[in-house]
Amino acid sequence: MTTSTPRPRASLGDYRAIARALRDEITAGRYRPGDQIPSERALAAEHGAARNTAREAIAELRREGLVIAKHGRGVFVRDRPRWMRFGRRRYSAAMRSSSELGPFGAEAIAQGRAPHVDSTITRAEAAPDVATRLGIEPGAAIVRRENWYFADGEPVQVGITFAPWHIVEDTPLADSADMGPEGIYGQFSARGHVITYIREEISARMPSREEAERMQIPDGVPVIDLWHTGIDAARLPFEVTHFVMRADSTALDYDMPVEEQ
Amino acid sequence: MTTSTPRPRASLGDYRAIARALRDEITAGRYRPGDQIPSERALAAEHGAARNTAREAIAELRREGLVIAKHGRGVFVRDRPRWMRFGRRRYSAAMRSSSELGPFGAEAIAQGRAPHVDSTITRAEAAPDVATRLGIEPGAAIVRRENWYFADGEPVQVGITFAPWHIVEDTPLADSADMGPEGIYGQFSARGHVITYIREEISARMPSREEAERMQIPDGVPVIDLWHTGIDAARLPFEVTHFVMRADSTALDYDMPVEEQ
DNA sequence: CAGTGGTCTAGACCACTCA
DNA sequence: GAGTGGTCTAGACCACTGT
Repeated sequence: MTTSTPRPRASLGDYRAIARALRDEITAGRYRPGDQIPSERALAAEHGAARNTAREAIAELRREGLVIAKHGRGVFVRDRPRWMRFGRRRYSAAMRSSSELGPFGAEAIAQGRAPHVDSTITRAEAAPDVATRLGIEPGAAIVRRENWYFADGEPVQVGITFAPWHIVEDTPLADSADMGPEGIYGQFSARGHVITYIREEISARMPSREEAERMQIPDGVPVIDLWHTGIDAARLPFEVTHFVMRADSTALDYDMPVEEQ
Repeated sequence: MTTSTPRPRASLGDYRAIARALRDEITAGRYRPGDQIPSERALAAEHGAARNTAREAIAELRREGLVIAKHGRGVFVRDRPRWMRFGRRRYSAAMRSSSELGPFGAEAIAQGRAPHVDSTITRAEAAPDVATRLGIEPGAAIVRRENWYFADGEPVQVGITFAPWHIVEDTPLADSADMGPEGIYGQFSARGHVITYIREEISARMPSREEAERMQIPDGVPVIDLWHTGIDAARLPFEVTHFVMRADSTALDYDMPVEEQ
């Protein structure tokens, strides 16, 4: 386990050179989306380097989101899925009445993907994050509706909706996944809260390990972290939803007037 | 250079266990933002593992954005900076007239950070991305204004603004960094284009290596990729800006009515 | 089964920081 | 100069995938 010969510096052989060579071949189209790139052992031999050095080059491309490794199979150029776009129109009355699918389902269908939603509904107490946005006291009773959104069986976003209990009491909002033909905003509307304004607070970050596992997010893919607040005609917030979305399959698209109102 | 003894599997010694132990200590507050965590060599000794194994554990925390390595100094729990928030108000007339700093400068000052902008202005031809959004032919003459925005000397975002040459011709927009007291939208306004609506297309991704180097973005930090289109009262786009922002120091905050107009 | 990526060892030298 | 992270070697065994 001792070493003696001063290992010859590989000609250009550091991992950055290997990574750059691969990156160039990918961006030049020499390897196309879905293609397999050479194995770690092949790259090492080709560049006269140790396998770990080739591996480090691949790790860099993974961090950049360019390739994806599949255990026992190989490393492949990432095949970017088509994007699902969401914006303010998903909250419009026209959207509500024109589709029984809800905005997620409609967008998925438009992209040729099969939508599916899993819901878990519980009663809870408002955390500070939620209470501040709803304008209620921390600890106040709320409903918590956790929805997982799938496209072609793959989870692409999760949204957790919170609303004051006194609004949802004795309505399907409190305990049912079935929101009827007008969707969740139809239910709020029936309780006197017509969604009129929205506030969207957007940031991006890397997923936690738990999020990466539950949403099957590969290396090098961040998430969009979005707090959405639904506001009624009286300018009062009545509903808050915290979305976490895979950034490689989701984009947001808003248009709006610049001035107030 | 050969090995013989079947290396004893470290008790729990795989890198995930080391990473989890560190992650737990960080989230529990045992290590606080800015604190240094044990060195790779110390972690390896503590867990009876090779240094590379401890190093892999640290690599995982770096990918998650939890820690940041400083060459020759150590590995530190990341200290999240205060966030700069941008929304539709940065385009309002009130914002234009109330500040000589522009929206970036105003937000930076509000966050207690010193703003600074570097500009490079050239004449160019419209790429397809730009031409589509401006509603002009690809290859048409445009001005290209590249702005780097710094807070406390750190680059936090870059925005490249494109506008048709026939609009900017013979105005400071075509060749000057100085936009006067009303800023860039004051200049467009003087040419008959009052910013009335905006369209914001938002996604997130990992930075390219070049972006990471130029913006000094550490591991585990994504960027927000934002295409902004300025639209005048006649509903015609007159300006497009492509922003790339460090996601760990920037958030977007929009409020808007749900229905058209 | 052969081939792939995943993990690990026990060293080495280099580049950087700081006292 | 001592200590740190950055890079690298030349092996090893494991887990997984395909034929």
